[in-house]
Amino acid sequence: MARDSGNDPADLESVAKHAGVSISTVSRALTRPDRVATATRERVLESAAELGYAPNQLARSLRMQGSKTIGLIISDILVPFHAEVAKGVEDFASEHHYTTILCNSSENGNKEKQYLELLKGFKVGGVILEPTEAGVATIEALARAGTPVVEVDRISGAKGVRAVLSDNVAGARQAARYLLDLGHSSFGVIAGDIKITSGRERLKGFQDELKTAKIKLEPGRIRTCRNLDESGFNAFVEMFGHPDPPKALFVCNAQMMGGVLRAIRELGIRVPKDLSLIGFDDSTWGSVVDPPLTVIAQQTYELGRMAAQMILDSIEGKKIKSGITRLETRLIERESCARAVSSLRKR
Amino acid sequence: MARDSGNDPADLESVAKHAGVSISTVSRALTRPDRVATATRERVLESAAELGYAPNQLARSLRMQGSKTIGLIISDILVPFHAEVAKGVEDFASEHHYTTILCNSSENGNKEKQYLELLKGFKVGGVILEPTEAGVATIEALARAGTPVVEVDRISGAKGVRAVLSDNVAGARQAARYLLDLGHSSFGVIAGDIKITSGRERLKGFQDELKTAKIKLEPGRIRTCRNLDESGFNAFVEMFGHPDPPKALFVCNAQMMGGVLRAIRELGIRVPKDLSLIGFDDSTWGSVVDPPLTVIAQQTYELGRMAAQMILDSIEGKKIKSGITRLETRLIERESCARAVSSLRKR
DNA sequence: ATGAAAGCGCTAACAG
DNA sequence: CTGTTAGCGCTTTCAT
Repeated sequence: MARDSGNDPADLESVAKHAGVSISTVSRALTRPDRVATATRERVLESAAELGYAPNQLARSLRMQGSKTIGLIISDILVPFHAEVAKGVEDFASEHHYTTILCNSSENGNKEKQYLELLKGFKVGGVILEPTEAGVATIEALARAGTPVVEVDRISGAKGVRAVLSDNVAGARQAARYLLDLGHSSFGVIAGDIKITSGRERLKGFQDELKTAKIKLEPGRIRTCRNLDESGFNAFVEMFGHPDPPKALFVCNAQMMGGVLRAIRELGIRVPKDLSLIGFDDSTWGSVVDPPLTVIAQQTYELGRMAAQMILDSIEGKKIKSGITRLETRLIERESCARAVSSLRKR
Repeated sequence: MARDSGNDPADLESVAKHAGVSISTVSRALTRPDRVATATRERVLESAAELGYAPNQLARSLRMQGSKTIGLIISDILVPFHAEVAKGVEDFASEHHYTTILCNSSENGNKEKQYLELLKGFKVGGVILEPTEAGVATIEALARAGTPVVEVDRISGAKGVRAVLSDNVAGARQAARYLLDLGHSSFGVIAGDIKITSGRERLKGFQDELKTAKIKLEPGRIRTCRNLDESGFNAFVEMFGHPDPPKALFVCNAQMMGGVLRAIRELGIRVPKDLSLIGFDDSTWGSVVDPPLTVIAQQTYELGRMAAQMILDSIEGKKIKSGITRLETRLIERESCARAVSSLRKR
């Protein structure tokens, strides 16, 4: 049957010849089935199948001035949070017959710019990205040139660009409130990268809620660092190297939490007895470690899907709400936090 | 496919006008700087920059009959192993100025076929994929049509397609040998999906090595299931619901290990006292859980890079070795396995 | 060293 | 309902 056995991929012309019709009839039969006689259509479709015809997307897109393609720039695909965002985007897009070009910026502004340029050249219908601050100008330029842009997880500050984010401030307040309600009064935060909005917002939210209880974090109780396992480890070791370490610790993302957990083991600290631990962002192993982690969970997958939805809506010219969309976080109570014991009676 | 609301992107013609030269001179100045007078070149480059010209990759690729693009079909981007493979591919490709189109097949043969079709239409220079069995015919067709194809992590059985995989058999043997050397004689395997070559190979390797010691696994001691956290959980609960459970357990991938760990906690089994546990595939949390996991680690990132390298080499017509490339695994000894206490030998 | 012109494969008028 | 034709933006002979 398939006698395209070797080489040149079938194009419209070869299908046309095979079916004994013109090139444009084939095109129509394929993309506008209703505008062609049933009999013809069937013959064409058959020929196409027989020759293993696959439309040349390049030519199609060139002609159509765009393609059903979106660009996605993820800051680090190795981090499960980001991978899940990516999957959300990809799933939604693919359900709507859009293809996603995935790029990994590695949190590097230059790579980000480069990819933005490239995606532009590919005439993608829109771009979703987890931006770095370095990209603002490029992002704005792209948006101004008419390409829909949506930021996920954080915002670059670029004007006229929509965004989908977790409600980091509220989430972090939730964490603080939970600890406060447990009677805690001695806090620490491993805050992560405050060059990224999510990092800043989580720190701020936590502090805000503590203020409510007239508690102010001393500088030594706040550690900012890169969003890495190792940074979490180091930050923890430093903070707990001091004579009077906190009794309740908020760790602002799952990557750092990994390092914190290792440090905790190495230092022989007992959770939640010696230390109550709460994280931001759940992870598959959050319920596997001992004790299972209490965390502020994000709607990670949904973040991706929603970003994709916003992009597709605006590509297809639908009414779209502008500005920033915040997705709620949720407290998952497991076993890493305990009620504070009064220091008077204990010890 | 929405039309620009902003100003039309600069094309060759507008740059040409601006620089007062012909379209083809601009093209040359941009892609073949040496074939144009220095003065002209400079003028052109200047104009291009001024107009914010970005080459239309679609047109370029159409004309060139191909683009510096490769397709990558990952079976499940949410699984860190696969994400890391993807990163390996993307990194290598991007270092060599290739763009990667990432697709997520969700282990679904139909989606896989669909993506293969699409990538073909994009005239990608090559395709890297983690295949399902369902795809064999499509994969072969693609390869036969002249597109370089490389399979990663597993093989579909398609003829004439190269592959990069871990040496699963040797790795699983390593696991068994390690346990054997620890004096164990009562084994269990949670094998995962044996429709996937990696699953089959790991099971086989483990059994092979046991045979060396004249040990044969009873059916109740082998559990095949899907590669999911939950499947691991269920498999474990079943296996350990029986009166005489194994003393040493091999879990064939990290996803299932998560579930196994949860089950272990729920059942109150002590590792490694009651049970020695060894996994296949390391993960970031392997050293975070209690006790830290002894595992057979794969060269995950390298798997991706190597696949990318093979694809680029064959795209660029370099000499390439055909067939299957196996990457060695490595035993990472942590604390989840103990010497068997039972009867005979103590060393 | 530069320009004119011919397509790459496709879609969309515009005819018939 | 179907065929003819004109490009989409680019690279590349082939002239000049």
